[in-house]
Amino acid sequence: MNTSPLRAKRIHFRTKKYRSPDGLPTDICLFTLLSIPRQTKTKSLPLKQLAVLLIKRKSNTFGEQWALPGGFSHESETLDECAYRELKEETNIDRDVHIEQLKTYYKPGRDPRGWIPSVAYVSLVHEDLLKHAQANDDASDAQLFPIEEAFALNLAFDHREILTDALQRVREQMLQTTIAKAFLPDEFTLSELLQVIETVVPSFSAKDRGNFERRLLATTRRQGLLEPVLSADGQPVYSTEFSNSPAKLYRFTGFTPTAMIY
Amino acid sequence: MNTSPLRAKRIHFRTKKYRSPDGLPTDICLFTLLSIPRQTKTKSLPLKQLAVLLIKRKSNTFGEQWALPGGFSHESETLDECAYRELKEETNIDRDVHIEQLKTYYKPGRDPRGWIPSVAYVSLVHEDLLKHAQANDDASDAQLFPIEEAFALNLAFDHREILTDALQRVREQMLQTTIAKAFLPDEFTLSELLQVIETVVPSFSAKDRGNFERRLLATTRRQGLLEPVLSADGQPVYSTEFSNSPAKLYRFTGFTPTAMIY
DNA sequence: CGAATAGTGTCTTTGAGACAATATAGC
DNA sequence: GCTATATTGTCTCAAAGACACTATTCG
Repeated sequence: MNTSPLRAKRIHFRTKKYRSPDGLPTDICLFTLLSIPRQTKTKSLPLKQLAVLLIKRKSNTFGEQWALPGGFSHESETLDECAYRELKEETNIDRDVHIEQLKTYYKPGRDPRGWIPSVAYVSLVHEDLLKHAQANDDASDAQLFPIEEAFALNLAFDHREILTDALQRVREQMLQTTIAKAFLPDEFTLSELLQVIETVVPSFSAKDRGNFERRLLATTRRQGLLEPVLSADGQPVYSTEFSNSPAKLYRFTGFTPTAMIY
Repeated sequence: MNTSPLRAKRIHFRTKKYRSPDGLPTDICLFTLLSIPRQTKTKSLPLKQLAVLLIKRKSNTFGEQWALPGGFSHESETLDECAYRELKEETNIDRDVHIEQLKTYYKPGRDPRGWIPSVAYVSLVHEDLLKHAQANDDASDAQLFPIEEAFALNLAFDHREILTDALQRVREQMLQTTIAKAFLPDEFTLSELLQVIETVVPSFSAKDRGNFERRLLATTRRQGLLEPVLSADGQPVYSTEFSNSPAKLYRFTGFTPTAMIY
């Protein structure tokens, strides 16, 4: 290898020969699943819709734009802390929700205000937590958009690219990890789980509820992914929240089978 | 949601009330697979070893330290361009090698020089490209370490954490994507592919070469992951590089089956 | 023929998927 | 009895994995 360019650059840095970034914001792609009640003759699962949180910006050059919520990080906080802080400021959520660093974006000119990269985060939040927050402030300029609608908007900066990447990441993770739990209560029925997966990843289709059930519960590869919720006397617990026919409740155990292509 | 904190912060930013980061470096975890020839009575596959590139730093406070290669990004370049530039400066590689953003690191005090986050990259490079580069400069302070040895060193900053995350990412990706190709020639035998996977992910074990072969070639789920290399007359091409028994050559097609846990 | 790898055959068990059937409980 | 969901049964075919066997070619 060649002689150390790192050391050379350190000297430059010390003499302040080079500019420094003008700030390091974090931007958050906050996804939630909105429930859309159906009018049916008996109890049924509400439809679900994947939505993302955007805030309105008034730009003097670009007219009305929508942007991912975000804000500048401080020297005294970690990037994760900044993301949590922003989440709290925008949504009033102060819980341990799913939040995950996605990627850092910079290209010359991405922000007209200067040399401003952005550390993008993905957060998955159950709609109940957001409804509570929304009640606090109706005059807010933050709004949830179904993802197709979000992509039809005039988004600020490179936020369309970030949103595209975030959506792709969420879809991958939805199939390869147990992040579905972010959109589910602690105890849920198999229909709820299946619906979450199908809503987030439209290309996923179990087609057959019965086969989905067997795959998840009866195959050794996935043993321990889910466990039935048991009552004090060891009997399975049922829910009739979404159907007259009582449905067994399950929870994630913490074990995740490894997904692989080979 | 509450009233727009982003707008409030923008004003702060414009009045330069807050500090800005002192620089935005990229650091690269460059992995390669080293070949270790075995002395056998007939041709055989060399052993492989996963190694990472580190450079020597002389710190007045910490003594001799090893660090991930890296350097400060410029306003005029993207982060990816910076990573490629650093890669070229350290290894003289100017090819389209596998390079991928991992994560951005910052916590107060991570770099004693100031408010300096780091955008970490992972790069996977075939050893042949590095050998060529190393020949250019023997007095370099850059060196490849087998990963166990790297973890035994006194690494600068939070580079141990970065390396840990990078390794985990590479292992995940090795099983869920076709990045194995970064460590393989364009045309390879099934034994080579299997060896790459087993070396990078020790927990992966096909146990049975025969079954590995059938899985990859005969299952519909993976149809099209690999294709045999064919000569002009449509006959499969064989290699005797690593065995007297000619082995069929394969290449990746570009298709990747989706890995999922459900 | 021995060494080291390549590739096939066979058999068993498990899993995937299609499809059907029955069950539940409120209205 | 109708509705929407829950759950089990059956059958077929695909895939996984264990294990053994043959093939290749150089030295």
